[in-house]
Amino acid sequence: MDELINKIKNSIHLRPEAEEFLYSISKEITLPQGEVLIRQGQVVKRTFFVTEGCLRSYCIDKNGKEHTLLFAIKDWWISDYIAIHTDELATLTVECLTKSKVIEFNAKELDGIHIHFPEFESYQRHNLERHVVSLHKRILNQLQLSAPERYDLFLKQYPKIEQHTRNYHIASYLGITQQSLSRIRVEKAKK
Amino acid sequence: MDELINKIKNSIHLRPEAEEFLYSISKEITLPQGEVLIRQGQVVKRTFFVTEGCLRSYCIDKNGKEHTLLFAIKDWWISDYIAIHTDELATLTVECLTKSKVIEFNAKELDGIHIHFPEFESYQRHNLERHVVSLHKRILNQLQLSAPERYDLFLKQYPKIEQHTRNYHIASYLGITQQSLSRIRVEKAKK
DNA sequence: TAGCTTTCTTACCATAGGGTAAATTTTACT
DNA sequence: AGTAAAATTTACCCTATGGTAAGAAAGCTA
Repeated sequence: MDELINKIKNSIHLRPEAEEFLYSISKEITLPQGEVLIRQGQVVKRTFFVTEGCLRSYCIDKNGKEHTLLFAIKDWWISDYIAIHTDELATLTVECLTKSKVIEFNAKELDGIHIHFPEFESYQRHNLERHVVSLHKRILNQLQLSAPERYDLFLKQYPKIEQHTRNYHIASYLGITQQSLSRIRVEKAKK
Repeated sequence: MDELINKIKNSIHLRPEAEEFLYSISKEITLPQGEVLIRQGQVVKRTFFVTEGCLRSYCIDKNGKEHTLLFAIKDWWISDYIAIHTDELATLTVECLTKSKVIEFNAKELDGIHIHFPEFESYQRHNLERHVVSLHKRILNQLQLSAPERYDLFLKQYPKIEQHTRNYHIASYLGITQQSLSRIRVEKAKK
C-alpha cells in the first residue's frame, strides 16, 4: 500500500485524512499464478493497483480466440474499465500471469474519493492523460508498423514483461498468431 | 462557445468566474475545408473543441502513408495529445475535412484552469474516462474484427462522418488500403 | 458544357500472415 | 528421474489484403 501512497504523493499533496480514507477502502491481496480477478460476462466491481508480479486483461472473441488489451506490472492499474464505465458486464478477463500482489478497491468507492477529497481528481486526471497518450501511440503503431516492427517495439517497451508472459500472450497483444510470432523470432535470431 | 459551456454545465457546476475565465482564454474561429491546424513536426500549443464541421488527426509514416487516429465532429476535442503531453513536436497533423467552427485554446492556459477552478478537474476526468473507454474498444475491435466487420462498425458509430470523409480517410482509420475498402463496399452492395 | 483534377473502382499479381496439424522442446508434477 | 502436460516450432497450403497501374466516375473551374 505504501507504494501507491508514495506514487500519489509524487503527483499531489495527500492530506492524512485522504490517506486514511484510501486505507479504509482498500485491501492488499496476494494472488497465485493463474488466478482470475475479473471474468468476461460477470459483474465488475473491483479495480486493482499492482505492487508485484504481472497481470493481463484480454477478451475472447466469438471464435474463442484471445486478444490482449493490457499487461500490467508494478505501479499499473488494471480492471475492465469498459464495464465499469458503461455499467455493463465484463467484456474482459483479468488474470495473474505470475504470483502477484495487488491493492484491491471497489471501483465505486474509489470513485467516491473525489467527493471527499477533490484534490484526488488531479492525480486521476494525470493518470488518465498518460494512459490516453499510450493508447494513442498503440493505435498508431498498430496502423503503421509491420508485425516484426511491433514485436521489436514491444520488447523495448516491456523488457521485463517478457519473462512472465507466454508467447501466445504477446502474439495476442500484437494482433498476430502464435505461429507468426514464432517465425518472427526465428528471423530475428538469424541476424 | 455556448455549446461548450452547456456541455460543461451538464457535468459540473460552473461558477460565473470560471465561465469568464474560459471565455478569456478561448477564441472561436471558422475554418475553410482543408485548413491545417496542427502540422506534423511543428510545435503544438493549441487544442480545439469542435462546434461545427468535421476534422481529423492523422500521422504520415516513413513510406508517406497516412494513418487516421481520430475523426472529430461537434462536441469533440481534437489536438495532438501525444505532443502536448510529452512536450515533443507534433507526430500528428490535424486538418479540416469540411468548413468547420472550433473553439481554440492554448493547451497550457486551459490546463491552468485546474489551478484556479479545481472543480474543472471533474469535467476533464469524465471526458478522459470516456475517451479511454472508446480507445480500449477501438483496440479490441482492431484485434478481433475483420476489415469488413470494422467497416460496418465504423458506419454504425459515425453515420454522419461518412458524408464528409473521402474513402481513403476511412480506409486509413480502419487500417486498410483504399482499394481494399472499395472491394469491401462492392461486396456489401451485392447483398 | 468542356476540360482538368481528384477520387473511386477494377484487374492483375505479390506477400504477409492465418489455419491445421504434427514434431519438438520446455515445464510441471509425482 | 520419469512421465505427462503445456508451450513452441516447423511445415504445408490457403486467404485476406497490399502494391501497382490503368480506367471510370465524380467534382470543379472556366
